[in-house]
Amino acid sequence: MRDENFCNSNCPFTRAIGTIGNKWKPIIINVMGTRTIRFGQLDAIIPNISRKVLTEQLKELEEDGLLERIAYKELPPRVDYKLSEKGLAFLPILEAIKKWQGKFEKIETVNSN
Amino acid sequence: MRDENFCNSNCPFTRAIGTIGNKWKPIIINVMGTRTIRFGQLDAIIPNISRKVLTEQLKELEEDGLLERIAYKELPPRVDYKLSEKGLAFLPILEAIKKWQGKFEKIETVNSN
DNA sequence: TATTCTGGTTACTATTGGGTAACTACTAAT
DNA sequence: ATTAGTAGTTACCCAATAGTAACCAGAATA
Repeated sequence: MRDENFCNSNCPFTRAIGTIGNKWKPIIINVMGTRTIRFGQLDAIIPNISRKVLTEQLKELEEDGLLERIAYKELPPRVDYKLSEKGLAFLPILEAIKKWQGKFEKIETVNSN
Repeated sequence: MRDENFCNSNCPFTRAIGTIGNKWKPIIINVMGTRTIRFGQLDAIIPNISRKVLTEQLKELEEDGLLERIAYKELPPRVDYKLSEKGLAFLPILEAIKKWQGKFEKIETVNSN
């Protein structure tokens, strides 16, 4: 969940960390990328996330304007998610994190599975 | 604390999030910046962090190679912290987050305190 | 002699995060 | 009549996180 103190901070950077500074949100944003994706797909692709937590995180990301939720009035239900302009603008930051990680984590990767 | 599953993931991005994807670490790295800073200063500057948690986070950041801890054999004790090359390389990412936040959070800031 | 200074550590406790399993709605297919 | 399928929600529970307060060393200062 979001940290209320962080989100209400007078410091913009702290507020930003309150918004995206947890373990699941960067993962979710990264998996979504530029595509439109359904709830069930996210649940299947992201390892070890429960539907409960996925629901919570998606709801917060929507509230914070990072993604859009499009629910079709069908049965069985269908819900699409896609990143908003703000969410898309966050993707380059995730790419920078990947580069950073790659640069300083040269060793290993040999016996990883 | 670090998430073991994330840190042992086969996905480098997930490992990166396991390393820096929590609320305190980006804050600490940002406060440190390019300077050398003492434990007590960090404790005083970072709002609402307890010494216990600060100690834990600093220890993990050191283990993950993001910062260096320099303890002087003095009394009363003196310990300096400063970012390593890896930690310094993370600063531009934090700057990008600030820009991103600034771009999409234009409104308000009027009655905030 | 008592206090201050620094960078912690420890024990205890409260709060939160997150996992599991069961359940829902409604239609279509078997 | 039953089952499958989707996107959740709900209740329950356990483990992890973080906060608080007390304590430590050992020299310097009052």
